[in-house]
Amino acid sequence: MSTAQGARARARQEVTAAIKEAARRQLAAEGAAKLSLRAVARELGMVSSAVYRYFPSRDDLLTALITDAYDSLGAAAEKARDAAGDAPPTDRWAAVAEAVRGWALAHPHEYALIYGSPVPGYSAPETTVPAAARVGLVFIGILRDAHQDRGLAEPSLPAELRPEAERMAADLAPELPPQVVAALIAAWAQLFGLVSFELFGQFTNVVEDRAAFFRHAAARLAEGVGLR
Amino acid sequence: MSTAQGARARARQEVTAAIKEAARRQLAAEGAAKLSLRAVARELGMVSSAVYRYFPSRDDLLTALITDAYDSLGAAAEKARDAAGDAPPTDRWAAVAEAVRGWALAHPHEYALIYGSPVPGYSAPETTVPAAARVGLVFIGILRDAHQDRGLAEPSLPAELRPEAERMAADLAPELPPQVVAALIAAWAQLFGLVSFELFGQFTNVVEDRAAFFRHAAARLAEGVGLR
DNA sequence: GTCTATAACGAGATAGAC
DNA sequence: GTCTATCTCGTTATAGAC
Repeated sequence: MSTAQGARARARQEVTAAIKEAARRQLAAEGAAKLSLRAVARELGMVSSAVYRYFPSRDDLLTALITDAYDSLGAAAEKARDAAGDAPPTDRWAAVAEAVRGWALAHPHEYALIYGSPVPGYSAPETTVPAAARVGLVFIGILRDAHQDRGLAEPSLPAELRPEAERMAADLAPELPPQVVAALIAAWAQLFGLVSFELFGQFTNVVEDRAAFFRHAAARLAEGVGLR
Repeated sequence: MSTAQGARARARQEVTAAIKEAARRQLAAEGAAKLSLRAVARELGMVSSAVYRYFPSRDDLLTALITDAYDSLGAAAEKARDAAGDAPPTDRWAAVAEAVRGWALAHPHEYALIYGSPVPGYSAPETTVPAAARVGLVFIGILRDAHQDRGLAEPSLPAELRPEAERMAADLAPELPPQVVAALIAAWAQLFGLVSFELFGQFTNVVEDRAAFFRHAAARLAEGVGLR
């Protein structure tokens, strides 16, 4: 009985994976806006109603793809952090930043799905938050270590932003100085700005050696959050 | 005769504008991927083939929307620069940055069109380059003035990036030191990273006072390019 | 010459009956 | 789960009004 259930569960997982894989192919070919359960079903030789046994709606399939993308990026960042071992924090920062860029270049359509234009008519549920937070937590961890071990330079912060920074720090990283947390959020957005510009074509005819350019910009961002 | 031509030309311009307006509405409602000439024609009470007198293809209509969006943003940036008069360069930088953010918040779908995910199956022609360059040129102008008047701090630059920076400077702003140009390109991408994160929802539950947060981050970016 | 309208093609999506 | 009738789309050919 448990064997039967195990087989059933395994089969279900395999079909679920196949559906998501086909959906990702569609994402690449047509974009998230045109993702359709019917097309996915057709590609798998299933009938559209059968797909609804696995994903109750198109939006649920989209949500699964988004969560998977965030998790995949988060895993890549964590792997880079772990591979950097106990290297100096600036090196670990650089390694994770490179991993983010590398993942984005390897998965451009999934990157566009999570960091590009919102999908019209779709709003991501709160369910996606933990997966989305993973990359950010990796950066926070590096700063936390640096803060304990070697100390961090504390970035400047105007009085106007003090309450906001304290709120953010309380929410995200109570162990870090509020100035550092505020600077980190900004650096986080800016880092992804670099990746998005490269991926979305804004660097065409502007930046040629993009790897070197990104490496340097990411290193300067590390300085900006107080790493040294 | 010239009156008749003028009337015809005016009529043509009006229809062209109406088509683009309807297309922008569709952009907001359905996204660029689903922009359809037929739906635009229907909304205007035209027949689809008539639209082809104004735009030879769907992609040409998209290109026109993209160019218009870049021009609209560029005009907003230029207006902010002009309104800032001869204020100190850091203030002018801040004014233009605010204008970029303000334009993006006021035109989220057009922002997504030009700085968000690429439209599947569409590749922007070279024609869009001049319009796309306008915002960047405003920032370059501010730095040029600052360089002449007060001098700029020269950002650091690793030897590895020296050739790239010199190439970029030669292409974009020969009158500026290569280090400044390289830093400016990075700041440009990072500034739009901040705007994109806010607009695309990454700051949800993270940053509350987004105006103040942006203001401070933009000011720090100005420091990063050497303004003081 | 400039425009609009009709009709059609091939391809694909969709809704509903069965 | 299958089939069909009816939509959508981009695009073109053609004909006629101004």
